Amino acid sequence: MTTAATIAAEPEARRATRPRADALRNRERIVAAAREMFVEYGADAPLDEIARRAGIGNATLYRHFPDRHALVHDVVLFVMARAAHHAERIVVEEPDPFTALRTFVHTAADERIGALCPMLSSAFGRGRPDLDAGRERLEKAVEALMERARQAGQLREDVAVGDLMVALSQLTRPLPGTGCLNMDRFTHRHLQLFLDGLEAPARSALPGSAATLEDLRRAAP
Amino acid sequence: MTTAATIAAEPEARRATRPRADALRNRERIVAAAREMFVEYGADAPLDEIARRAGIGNATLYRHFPDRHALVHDVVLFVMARAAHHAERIVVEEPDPFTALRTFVHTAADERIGALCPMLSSAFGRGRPDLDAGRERLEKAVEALMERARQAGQLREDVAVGDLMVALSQLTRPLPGTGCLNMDRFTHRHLQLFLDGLEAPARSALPGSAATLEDLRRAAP
Amino acid sequence: MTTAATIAAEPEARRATRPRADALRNRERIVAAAREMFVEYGADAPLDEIARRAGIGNATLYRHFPDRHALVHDVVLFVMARAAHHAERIVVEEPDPFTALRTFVHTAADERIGALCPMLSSAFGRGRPDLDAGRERLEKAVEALMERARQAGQLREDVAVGDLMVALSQLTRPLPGTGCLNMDRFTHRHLQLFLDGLEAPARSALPGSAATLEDLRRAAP
Amino acid sequence: MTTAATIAAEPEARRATRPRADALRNRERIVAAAREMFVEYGADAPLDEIARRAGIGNATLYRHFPDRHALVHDVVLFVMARAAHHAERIVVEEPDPFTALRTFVHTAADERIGALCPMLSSAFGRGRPDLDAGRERLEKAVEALMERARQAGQLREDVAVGDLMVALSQLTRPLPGTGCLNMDRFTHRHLQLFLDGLEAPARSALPGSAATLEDLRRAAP
DNA sequence: TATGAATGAGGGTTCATTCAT
DNA sequence: TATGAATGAACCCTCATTCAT
Repeated sequence: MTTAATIAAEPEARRATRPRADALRNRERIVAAAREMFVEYGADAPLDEIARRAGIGNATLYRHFPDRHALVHDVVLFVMARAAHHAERIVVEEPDPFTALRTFVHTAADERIGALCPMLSSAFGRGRPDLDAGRERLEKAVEALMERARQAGQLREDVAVGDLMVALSQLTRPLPGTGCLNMDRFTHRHLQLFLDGLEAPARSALPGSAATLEDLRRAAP
Repeated sequence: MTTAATIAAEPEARRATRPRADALRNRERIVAAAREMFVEYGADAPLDEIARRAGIGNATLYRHFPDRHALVHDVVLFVMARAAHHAERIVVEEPDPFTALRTFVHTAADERIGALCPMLSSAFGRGRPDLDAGRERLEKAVEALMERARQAGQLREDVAVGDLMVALSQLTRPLPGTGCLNMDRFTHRHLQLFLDGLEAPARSALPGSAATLEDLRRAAP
Repeated sequence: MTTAATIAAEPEARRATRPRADALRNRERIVAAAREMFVEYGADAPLDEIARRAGIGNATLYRHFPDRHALVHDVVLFVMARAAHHAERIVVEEPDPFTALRTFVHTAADERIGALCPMLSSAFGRGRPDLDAGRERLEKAVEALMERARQAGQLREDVAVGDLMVALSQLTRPLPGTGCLNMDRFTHRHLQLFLDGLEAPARSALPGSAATLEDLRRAAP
Repeated sequence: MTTAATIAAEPEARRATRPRADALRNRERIVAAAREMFVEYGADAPLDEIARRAGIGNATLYRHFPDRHALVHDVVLFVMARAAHHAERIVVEEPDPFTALRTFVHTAADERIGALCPMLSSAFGRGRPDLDAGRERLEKAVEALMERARQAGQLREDVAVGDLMVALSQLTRPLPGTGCLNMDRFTHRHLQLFLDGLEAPARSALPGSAATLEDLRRAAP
């Protein structure tokens, strides 16, 4: 039921000719290497190094992704699809609503969802249909998780998807300058604390108003 | 009582000759400009641009700070000193322990303490005495705030300074790629949620163990 | 009488096996596309783009022409053959000798003979028999035009084929940086002025000495 | 009377602070090297090589000229100024009007005025005041030469500055791909022939209409 | 054979840092 | 001392050419 096909986001519009097998493999390797590098060094990671890590020549990377933006685009798509997949799976598998939410958050952290951060930044993918679709899918899946918990009286009423996703992204964001991967044991503590803050009943009034992902995107300059 | 002198961290080891007044003013301008730039553009902000903002020539920057690291160093010192100052002030001024903690967190966010984040990363300031001193002062001040709340039964028992400071840094960290300053209204929501999670009684068990700032530094590779 | 076969220069040494019809068509398409691109963008036009214009894959281009030089070679052959063909035709069709010369010059300009210019440069086609043959045919045809005008007392005595061909190439050469095709209305004015200068009687003494095409080639380093 | 100051075009708007002597020398060296390279290899000459020839580092070139366009700009200004200077000098020194025109043309050729060609290409320096000024000065000087010859009945009536300048540029333009400097002996022949064509009385009717430099610029796409 | 894909070398540009005034 | 200028290393990207299907 949850096959790889369910996870994979269709990266581009349907192609005229089926791409060659090795080219596809390369493309996947590039995205994987890029995700690693983005997680470790941020979205400014040298493309040449990404290519090296993917085990290909630098120009091959440019054949697949005409510029850095296109690569970031695909990485974001990929990570969003993974996260959405997990959310959709967990909502079905985990009977307790708030536990489901907790499980999703920690799972997303392990998936390095912090690499999504560039997505939130200015003018990213304005109106790109695949990005919009991916965002919508993810939002819907997380909203389902949250709504269930809300209905069960386990989640405070004054929070929305945007609140969760941004905090999740920020708290799992890697420290710059080096592959600071061993922060994980701290990260999960912070997430747990944040989740405790999300639980009903609310312990304080929140400033501002609940945010959707779209709100966030619009907030960017 | 809380004069500027109280805030300022002594930037370097004591000098043989007292520096000229304009040199001091330049140094301060550079640090201020650097803090702004780091907040807006990240720790990779071009040094030439920092110099331009400070209204001085680029080489003058190098006279004051032999390399980028030294500049980051002083910015961190400065921000830590500001944050410590606020913590010390608030612990005195605000009678309610948990309210004091909340006030500190939001104040630190407004002070752009997120700019500290890059500095937490790899091997930063190993064994530099002034950094150690600044860290210690900040830790002590925040610990005072937390201990008071803990004593009052308002703060859960299983968290330490490191947990607060890292989450605070991450949640207030600017988004990459642009000076995304208009995230503030969201940021304060996330901080509030996190603080709710810190409140006693604990709503869940935390993984790992409570962390001091020193622990964090050691975690970096 | 003047069929396509008369125009076409035999592109390579005779092949062992007659090439397939589609291969021949591809070859022709490539040369045509290359000529267009050279005229529009200069001799540095990207080969991939030439292939795209020819409607074939890039590797196919390399199957026909092992490197850029080989392609330039054939384009030069082609253009020379066209020009020679026109000269041969005009010398027969136009009764007035100097009018014939004028007609040839303007016709060659419309044929974009200026694209030949890059090919006159350094060490081009040293001793390639087909190039030598093409050059000889062109030279003979133009010389025929000139000699007739000379005999009629319409062309000054102190000019030779090289003088005409180089000036013709230079004056019709496209401006760099863009396919500046709308210079044509100026180009024909300049050619006309140059032709007026060629008319007998000579209005001035020329420096240097009359040049053949071969002289020009030898002049190249 | 004709000091160096008369020749030099003021390259930029007046600077706030007087530039350092060595920087000025470097700037001049760069322009000189660029002119040479443009003449030899065309306007696509590698900037790194230009820097090498000027005896400076590549980044220094970028300090003086933010991009290739800016460098071409200054080279064109320089060459235009030199040519204008010569025209202004010759019109005074040479009593015979048409001889003056001939002298100017050959002198300009020796000055490598063919490097001006990029100036004519698309969208070059639209509305830059210094370029416009340079162009105007040159045009006025050449027009003076031509008008004098026209008044004396030595120059045909149906030609204008643009006709002369473009033909002059094209005929003296270096062959691409190599420093084909030894074409000179041919170049002067072609110029001489072209000048003969300019002499009154006109030997033929010209197509199109007389062109100013401004017409040419507008003709570019 | 024809092709899409891969590649390495090279050019343009930026930036941290050093030099010379 | 403060500064503008210089520098080389590193990055992004393109393109001629080769490889593998």
